[in-house]
Amino acid sequence: MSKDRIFAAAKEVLEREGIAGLSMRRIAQVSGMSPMSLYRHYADKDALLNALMADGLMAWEERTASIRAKAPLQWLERLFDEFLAFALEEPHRVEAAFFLPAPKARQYPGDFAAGRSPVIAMAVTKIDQAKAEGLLGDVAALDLALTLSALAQGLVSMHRAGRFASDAEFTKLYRSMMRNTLKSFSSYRKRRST
Amino acid sequence: MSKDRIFAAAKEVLEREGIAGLSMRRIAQVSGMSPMSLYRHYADKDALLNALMADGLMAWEERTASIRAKAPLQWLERLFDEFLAFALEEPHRVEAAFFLPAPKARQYPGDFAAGRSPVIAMAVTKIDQAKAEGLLGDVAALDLALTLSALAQGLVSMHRAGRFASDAEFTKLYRSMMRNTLKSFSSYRKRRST
DNA sequence: ACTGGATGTGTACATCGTACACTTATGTGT
DNA sequence: ACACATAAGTGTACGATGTACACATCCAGT
Repeated sequence: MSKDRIFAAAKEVLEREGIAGLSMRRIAQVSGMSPMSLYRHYADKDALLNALMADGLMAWEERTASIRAKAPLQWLERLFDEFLAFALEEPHRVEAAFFLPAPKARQYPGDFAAGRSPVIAMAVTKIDQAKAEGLLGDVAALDLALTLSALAQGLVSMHRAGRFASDAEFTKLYRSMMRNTLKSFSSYRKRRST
Repeated sequence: MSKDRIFAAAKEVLEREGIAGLSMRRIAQVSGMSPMSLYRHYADKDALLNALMADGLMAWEERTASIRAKAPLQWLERLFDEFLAFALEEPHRVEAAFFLPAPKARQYPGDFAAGRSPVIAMAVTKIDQAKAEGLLGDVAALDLALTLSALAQGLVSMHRAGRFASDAEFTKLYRSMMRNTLKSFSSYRKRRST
C-alpha cells in the first residue's frame, strides 16, 4: 500500500529535518508521489501528524516493554532512564509523541484510570507493588505515576527549549532529579515520620 | 514610539487569537501599519516573539513579587498556586514565556546558579530558609527549585496539550501533586550528592 | 532651503496547506 | 473479453505566510 510509503517518507523527513521540515510537499517529494496524492490517504496534515504521534507512542511502548527489572522501584528507575534515552536518541519522535498538539490524546483521569495507557498502567502496578512491600508511602499510585511523568516531561520540555547548557548537563540533572524525587516519595509517610 | 504600538498590537493579537494567530500581517493590521513597517523595529518575527516572551516573563515576575507569605514553605506553595493561576488566566502569555522556542532562554545551571532568574533565586532562598528551620531534608536547593518548576511546567504542558478532561480536573490534580511533592521532600532526609 | 538618515510602504517571490477538476489504473459483473 | 464503476494519482490554482528590495516620505541639523 502506498499509504505506507507516504508514512515511511514522513518518518524519514521527521528524523532528518525535525518537525519544522514536515511539509506535505516535502513528504510527497521523499515518497516519490505528488503532493496531492497524500490526501488520498490522509484527510489532512493533522491526520498524518497524528499517525506520527501514534507511531512515536508505539515506539515508546516497545522500549518500555523491554525493561527487565523485577524490583518495582528499580523498574520505575529504569522506566525513566529509558525515557531519557528515548528523548536523547530520537528527539523528533518524542516531540511527535508527547509535544505535538494532540486532538486524540489520552486524558486524565478517565483514560489512564481505565488503563488505556499501557505504560502508565504498568507503572501503577509497580507502584502498588512497591507500596505492598512497604517501600513507598501512602500516595495514590496513579497520582504518583503522573507526577513522575509530568516531571520527566517537564524536564524534557525544558531541554527541548534549550534550557540546559549541554546534553551531559541535562542527563546528570534529569537522573538526579528523578531519583531524588522517587526516593523522597519512598520515605514519605502520610505523617509522623522521621 | 511606534515600536510600542506594534508591540501592543502583538500582545492584543496574542491574547485574542493565541500564538497561532500571530502573523506579521495580522499584527500590522491591528497596529494600523503596513506589514513591512514592523521590520523597521524588529529584525524578524522571531525577534517579536522574543519580546513577547520577555514580556510574559516580566508579568510572571510581577505576579510572584506580590506573594506575601513569610513562612518559606507557605511561600513556595503560594508560588506554584500563582503559576497555576497564571497558566489558567493568561495561557497565551504563559505559552509565550515558557514554551516558545527561546533562543535567549536562561540556561541551567549557569544562569540560575548566578541568580539571573529572580523567581528561581527567591525560591532557592526560601528553600534554604526552610532547610535552616529543619523543615526540609538535605537536598540541593537549586535542584529542588528546578524539580518543582519542571513538575509544574510539565503539568501545564500536559494541560495545554489537552491531557486533562477539564480545567477543574487539572486544578485539582496540579494542586495535589505540587503539595504532595513538596511534602514528600519535607520528610526526605537521606543524603545524596548531585 | 538642503540634505542625510530614520521611518514607512508597495510590490514581489518563495513556501505552505489544500480545493477542485481531471486522468489513469484496477477490479467486478456480464 | 468487454464495459463500467470505483479507487488512486495528478496538475493547476488560490489564499495565507515571512520577508527581500527598491522606493517614498519625514524630520533634524546645517
